[in-house]
This record gives sequence, C-alpha cells and structure tokens, in this order.
Amino acid sequence: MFTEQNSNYHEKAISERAKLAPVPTLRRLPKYLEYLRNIRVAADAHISCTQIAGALDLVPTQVRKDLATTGIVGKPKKGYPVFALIQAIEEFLGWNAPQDAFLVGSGALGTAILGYEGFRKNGLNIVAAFDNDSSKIGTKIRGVEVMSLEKLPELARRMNIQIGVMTMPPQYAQQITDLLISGGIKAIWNFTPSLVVVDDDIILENAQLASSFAVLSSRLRSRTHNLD
Amino acid sequence: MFTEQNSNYHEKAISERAKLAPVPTLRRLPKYLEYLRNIRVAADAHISCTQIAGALDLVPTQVRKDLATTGIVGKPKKGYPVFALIQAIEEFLGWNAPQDAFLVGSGALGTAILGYEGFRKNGLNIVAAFDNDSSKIGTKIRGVEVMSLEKLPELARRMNIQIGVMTMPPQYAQQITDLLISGGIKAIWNFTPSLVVVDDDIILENAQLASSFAVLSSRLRSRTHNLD
DNA sequence: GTATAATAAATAAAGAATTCCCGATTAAGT
DNA sequence: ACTTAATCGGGAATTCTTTATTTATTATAC
Repeated sequence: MFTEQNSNYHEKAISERAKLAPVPTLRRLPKYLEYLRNIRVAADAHISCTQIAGALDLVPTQVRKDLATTGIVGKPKKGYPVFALIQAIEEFLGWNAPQDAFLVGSGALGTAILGYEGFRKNGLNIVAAFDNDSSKIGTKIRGVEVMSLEKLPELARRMNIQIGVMTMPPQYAQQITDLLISGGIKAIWNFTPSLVVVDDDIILENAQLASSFAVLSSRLRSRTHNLD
Repeated sequence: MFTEQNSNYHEKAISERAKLAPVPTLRRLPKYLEYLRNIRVAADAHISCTQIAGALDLVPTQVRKDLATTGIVGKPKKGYPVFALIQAIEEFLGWNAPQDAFLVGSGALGTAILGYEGFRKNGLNIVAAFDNDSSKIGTKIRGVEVMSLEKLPELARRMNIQIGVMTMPPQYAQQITDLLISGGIKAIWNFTPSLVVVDDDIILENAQLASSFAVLSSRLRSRTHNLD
C-alpha cells in the first residue's frame, strides 16, 4: 500500500524551491539540523513545530514555513518524522553528498576549519590545502595535504572542484579569488574581511565575522545606554 | 558661526537609533567600514553613496539609509566626509572604544581569533584566554595569556568583562556559557555550532559558520541543477 | 551671477518576510 | 463511535526592508 520512500523524489521541484528560498530561511535551516541531529530519538519519532520553536526560541509558524521549503510534509497532531526531516533539510541544502573543496591559507584559521569535523556533515569536504609558505608545503594538517599554490588551478580542474575556501591574509583575497576561478571553481567561501569582486556566474559568500560581531556590539551598546 | 563638531553629540539619540537599527543594516555597516578604511584618501575627502554602492554591489539608496542610521549627514553634490563617516560608523557600533573580552578555548579557532589583528579595530580586545588543558595554562598565544577556567568568573568580575568568546568544542557550550554568566558577562559570541540557552538579559550572538555555508550550498545546488 | 548636474534627504511605493487565522486532519481519550 | 486537543497547511494580514520618486541643496562650469 505504501509507495517506496524515495528521498530523491522531485529533483526538479527541489531545485526550483532552492532558487526561491529566502536567505533568512536558508540561514535558519542549519540550526534546525543541528538541533534535530542532537535530540537522539527513536527511529520513528516525530517532532512538532511547537517543540522545535520552543527549543530554538522561534515561533512555530516560522518553523513550519521554513521546513515547508524543504518539501517535508508533516502529520497533524504528530508533527514531522525526525529522521525524514533531517534528510529533507540535508538534501535541500545539498549536504547529503558533501562537495569536495580546496582551502587556501593553512594558518590558524585554515587549521581550525580543517579540524572542524562538523563540516563534513555539513556538505563540505576539504580535500586539499594550499599555501605559499614553502615550509608548510608537503606537510599534512589534520590529515589534509598542504600543496603549492601553483598547483591549484590545474588540480582543481582535474578534480572538478567546485568550492574554494579562503583563509589566507586579506591582502591576497582578490588574487586568490582569481586563481580559484582560473581553476574552474564556481563558489568561493571568503573568510577574509576583504571585499572581492567576481563575475555574476561565480557564487561568493562572505563569512563576515565582523558582521556577526556588529550585531552583538550594537545590542550591547544600546543595552548599556538604556541602563542609565 | 559653526558649532563645535562634537562627535559625541546626542548620546541618547544614538542609543535609541541603535535599538531601532535593522539587523540587515547592522550586518552591512562593517562592510562599509572595511571599504572606507581601505580607500586611503585625503583627510578632507568626501565620498558619495553612489561610489560606495558601486564598490559594494549595492544600490545607492540603501547605502544612504544605512549610513543615515549612524547619524552622519552628507552634503549634496559631495557626499559624506570619509573620515567623519568612518568615525560615525565606529561610534555607532561602539567600536571606537574596544571592549575587553575573554576567550574560552585556545585551540586552532581560538588561536585564529586571537591572532586576527582586525578585531582590535572592530571593537574587540581579547585580554585573556581560558582552557582546561593544563599543558596550555600559563603559556601565551599571540601575546595573550592562557589561564585556568577556574579563575574565569572571579577575574571577569574583577575586570568588569562584558564579552565572552566561545571557541571550545561544542559539547561544553552550555557549561561555559553558564560559567561566563556567573562571572557577570553580559554578551556571548558563540563560535560553536551548539545552541545554548540564556536569560533575556544576556546577549547571545551565534557566529553560525554553517548558516553562511548553507547560503552558498543552496545557491550552488540550484545553479547546478538549472544547468541541466 | 546663472545654469547645470550631482547629490543628500524625505517620502512614497513596492517587495519580502513574518505572523496571524482558519479549516482540515488525525491521534488519543472517553 | 464520539469528542477533544494538537497540529499541519494554505492564505490573509501585518510588519519589516528595500527600492523608487520627489524635492532641496550645493559645487562646478560657463
């Protein structure tokens, strides 16, 4: 009576939804995922928007709208099947099949990112690191080999790498961006504060630690003032 | 004829605006700042919204609205005085007087953050690091001393520290949050993926690297699909 | 001086995102 | 079986953010 639970149903529809998903929703999805992965429940457990919202300090309607973008359907009175929900979010973000990526800059930040186990669960698989410091070339950081920058473009092309992560000092940002693009890389995750320019066909996402801190600063500032 | 240019004019008004500033605006302000700091122009140079917008790939009206929240006023046909604009943004964010902060977790990510010179220019001055690894205690990382976690609450109180930065492994997130709060800390910048719960009077900002990557992933995914 | 063009500032309009509301559904208790 | 309460899903309403438009100002060129 039941049709096979094919998690790949509606590839086209998913990509169309992906195009339309609001950025705020995209930014919340990983939070749901993090929460759901950690609540360790029975294989057939369900969870409601009310519960999720309560845990994440959101309103249930927003959670429902967000989850709806992934295509999951819930059951009245029960909620969403936890396991299927995790899968739906992963699939929507493309995190079910981690993408291979190159990282440039094997300093402290690069090391931190290479060492963060979580990324592999979040769709990012860094397969090689690059640096211009000859003393680092040939070494391994967290099991990932550090190579000469010169080898990057050709290797990226040969391995069909789509994603580049930039963790070098900011003054090289534009130069490395261009190098990555020359290797056929399509998306760049920029951890430097530098602003870089790319063509429209390249996806550029700035990690923007300063933006995050600005929100904190502003709140702290206004709160402090209001206590006067 | 001219009244003194007092950059501290209207403290109250600024704090009120700070309360009202939209988060998207707050997140863009550091980008303007980054750009303005790097254009190195004459002391009396002016810059227009059109120029800023062009460089940052935004529309002029939005830039103008954003800058207006800081209280800066521009001149028709000239734009905003660059130096005063930098000051206005810094002041609005509270970055003109860097806040002392404690950092917990002296691993790779903690080291990266301690080593990032930029933060001192962005209102954050990390004065001490804390760890539970006894082999690290007593050492210095980037000139900052690593101390035992036990000392944190009392020291935080004595030094009147307002900000805590969490870069330890995620499993300690809640525990360290509580420890920071017990030391009187008012704002927490959480780099772990863990979600932590705090009272309403505590400011919690999650750095959320995964959220940033989710935006990239989704764009990459939809773009790839649409090429079929 | 006058005209022109560029710009800020204020206001209006449009567009997005969030929240509210209501009907439909379903599990669980009586 | 019936009732009740919880929840989802869709659509409307609201709120927030962005973008467009208009007006006023001012530097610059003539």
